[in-house]
Amino acid sequence: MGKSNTKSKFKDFLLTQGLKSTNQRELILEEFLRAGSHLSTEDLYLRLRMKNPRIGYATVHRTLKLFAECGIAEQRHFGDGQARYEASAQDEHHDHLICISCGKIVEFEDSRIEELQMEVAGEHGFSIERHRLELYGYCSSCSTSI
Amino acid sequence: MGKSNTKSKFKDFLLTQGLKSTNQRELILEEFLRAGSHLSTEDLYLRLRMKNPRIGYATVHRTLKLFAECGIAEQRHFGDGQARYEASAQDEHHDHLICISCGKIVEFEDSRIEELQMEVAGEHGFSIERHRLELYGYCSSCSTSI
DNA sequence: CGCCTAGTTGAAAACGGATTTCAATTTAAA
DNA sequence: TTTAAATTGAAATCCGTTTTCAACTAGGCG
Repeated sequence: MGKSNTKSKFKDFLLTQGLKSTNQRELILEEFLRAGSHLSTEDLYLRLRMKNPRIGYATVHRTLKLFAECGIAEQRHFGDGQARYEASAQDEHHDHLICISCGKIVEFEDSRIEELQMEVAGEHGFSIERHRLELYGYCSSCSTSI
Repeated sequence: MGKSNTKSKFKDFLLTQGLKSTNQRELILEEFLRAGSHLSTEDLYLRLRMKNPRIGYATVHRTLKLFAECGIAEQRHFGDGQARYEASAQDEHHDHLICISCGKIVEFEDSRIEELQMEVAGEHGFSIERHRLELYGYCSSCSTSI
């Protein structure tokens, strides 16, 4: 999904929900799209503060929740106790490789794994709505430098 | 691993670490083994309080951390903001199916998925230390009752 | 046994990220 | 405009986790 497309999707969402379009929400969405994925609320807040001190943490927090409701962002947890947000892929799901040395996060997708997940779930009588797969280890830079 | 085996493993751990064997630690381990897996600190604390009011939350918390250090328990997070602990399987890893309606948690293991994970990680230059796979959906009872 | 020292305990305080409160402000419909 | 409803941000609150600290053991030693 292109950036302008995402912006109009958000505007539509605000309209249909009877919410208002504000300068802060626009700034936060722009910075969110510019900044790349896997930012914590704090990360995004600090980036915004540098450019525009008139934005509060609470607003960033609430706006990220709106993004998630609207479907343009997803909340993630990688075990460090902080929520992170990433821009939603339009249709396909992906999982994560996380380097436990440098913190680098790589996305991947493997339909063979997804199929096996459905199979296993079916064996246990579950119908799956969503899943989480995270692989923790050392990226190439970190494993060679040991 | 049998329960008495687990208990002696914990005693050994305490000895080798220069820690002391106390009544509280014994009670907590017994209740932990009796109670089944996926308990939060709070869960275990409440169960212990019913039988013996002279046990503090802090002690339960610290003892569960000892279990994890010692290798007889593992900490898990299933997205409800609470840490949960489960007794460690002696050698094999397992993953989880979680019912988003009733909260039921089922364990499973699939070596085909594990193999594919290693393959995908290798393609990205990662060497994997551990992983987390959770499938969220509706168990058979909950999906039929809709 | 009783002493002694290091480890342990539990109530309460501190912590840290997430969330809410509320008075002042802004949006946008009438 | 005027006005009602939504939004904002600083500060307060929430809630699970973790630490503090004075009182209390465990267990080694004489």
